[in-house]
Amino acid sequence: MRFSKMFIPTLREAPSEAEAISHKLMLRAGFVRQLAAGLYIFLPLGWRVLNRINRILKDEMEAIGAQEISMPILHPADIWQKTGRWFEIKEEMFRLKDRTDRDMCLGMTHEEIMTWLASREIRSYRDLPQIWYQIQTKLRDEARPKSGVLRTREFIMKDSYSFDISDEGLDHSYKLHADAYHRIFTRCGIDFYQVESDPGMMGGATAHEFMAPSPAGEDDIVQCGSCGYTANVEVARTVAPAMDTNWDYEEVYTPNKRTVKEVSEFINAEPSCFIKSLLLIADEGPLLALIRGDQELHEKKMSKLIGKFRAASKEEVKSIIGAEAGFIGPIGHTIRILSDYSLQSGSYVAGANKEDYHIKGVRPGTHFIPEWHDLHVAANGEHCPECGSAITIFKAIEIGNIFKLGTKYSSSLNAVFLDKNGEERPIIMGSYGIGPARIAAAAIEQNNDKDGIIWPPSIAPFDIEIIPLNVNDDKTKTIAEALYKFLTNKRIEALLDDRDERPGVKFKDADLIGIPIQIIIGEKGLKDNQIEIKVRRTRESRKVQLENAESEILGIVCDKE
RNA sequence: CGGGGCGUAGCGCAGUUUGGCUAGCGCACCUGCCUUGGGAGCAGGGGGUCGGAGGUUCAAAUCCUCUCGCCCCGACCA
Repeated sequence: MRFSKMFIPTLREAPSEAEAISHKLMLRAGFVRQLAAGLYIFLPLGWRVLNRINRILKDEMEAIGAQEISMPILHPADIWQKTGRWFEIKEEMFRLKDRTDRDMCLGMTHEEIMTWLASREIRSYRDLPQIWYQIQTKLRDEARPKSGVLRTREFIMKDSYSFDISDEGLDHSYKLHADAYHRIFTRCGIDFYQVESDPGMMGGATAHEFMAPSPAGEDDIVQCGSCGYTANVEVARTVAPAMDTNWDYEEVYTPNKRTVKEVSEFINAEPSCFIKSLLLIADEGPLLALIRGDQELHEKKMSKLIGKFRAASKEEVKSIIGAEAGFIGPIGHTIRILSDYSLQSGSYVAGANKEDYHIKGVRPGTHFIPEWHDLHVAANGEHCPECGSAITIFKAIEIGNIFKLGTKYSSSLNAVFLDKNGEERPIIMGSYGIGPARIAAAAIEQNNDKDGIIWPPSIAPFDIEIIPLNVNDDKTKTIAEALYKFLTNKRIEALLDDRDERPGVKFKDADLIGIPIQIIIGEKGLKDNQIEIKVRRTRESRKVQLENAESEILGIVCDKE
């Protein structure tokens, strides 16, 4: 492509609304423009990147036997009603009616429709297994779109679905996808981890996410530096360091000191020496959740144990416990008590269930008997649940996920097959997603410098940028054109900056756009019959003789992946 | 949905507190000259009615009311 013929609206300054690095650079380099909150236009360069990513996705999906299909974005409501998600999902689903007043929705994902298809077409175990995929638009009315293309209301997703006759079959399909995803992200030049994740409303028991470390990410990932345990904090089962406090049991006067912070300062003890007692109201009634003073209650873990719950109001605390909020503790009442494992050792300060008093030296398991569970949010300084080594926590962008669905969708949509014995059984399913735009954003987040983007070669919009410094110089122009023609004939995608701009402008734009290799053709070098090959990432520049230029360039481009 | 911030030319901003002439600056854009190894220079020029509506006032970008939009933090994230 010729730069002069391509729409590449670069900006010297990023629009002020952009915060994330990838967002700023995508805007500045002319890859995207924003239409409205969470709605993005992909300009020629941006669309090229997405297509290159999609090429890799298709390549690797076909390699595991997945078949590409295309499904509608507009869905009839009744299918979503049958699986219940029409009712479970709230404002996040775009809903509308057609002209006959029939309820419809815009697809946020395609489990329902894929399963509907399977239910109509799959009859025998002989038809299985199947893997169907598409690269298709999804619409979600996000509560808060953010960070450019990282979280949008409309986005393209590679989604695939596996259909198997058994759990073993699902395990196999799952593994095929996990392996394919590793190859995909590696080929895309992304630094990533596969982590344990929460299946959430997708249903099923097992799920993993593929996470690209980046400060722009929305997820916190726990990682063990020793055994490799890696998990989203949503599910991470980290172990807090054991406490060795050994106080005698005594009541302490703590006038008007309610919060852990206030009491810990008042009696001069670390927050970790406290039992934080939270009165929760679940469907079954009130119960007490205990975590250590330095911990946060993990609401998702809690929900898994007791279902939906909420914090008790001040009035409820008083009427149920008989003491004001801030002075409640685990001792002396009969309501159900769930405690985090970390309270199994040591003695603690807890509320006395009496106005203005706390109790020091409380030993869980001795002074009261709780149910032991993992209830806290993983934090730095804790230990790996597998090997006990120290863990670290980092931010990451979710670039892909894989779920074992089991029969959640096939059961409700009656997607069944006849097994060898002629018995009807539900199809065992899995679903697997990748966000190409997130790959692009993660690539930028992980590969940039003060001047712009540094694309991994495999997903760069072009392989090479040819930069004739002065297009009014005949020799420069002739050589640039010849090289452009040569590369194009070799099916190497080259961008020729044929604009009549000064060198500085071209250099700045080239660095901003981030094409991995720059060929610089200037009058100075041509005097010695030389042109320059420059690597965007390292800025290393090498002068080569004109007669060797073609073979040198081929050499560099061909080992790009 | 809760909290905070911001809407003035394509982009970045000043002006708003304390109403007052034709609303300003840098970049970008157009024309000409000149220049060509890191966002050149000179000269000339085009473009906004200040997010929108209503109100106060002799007078509103500026004050008041309502409203729309965008960003950030949180909740949420199938």
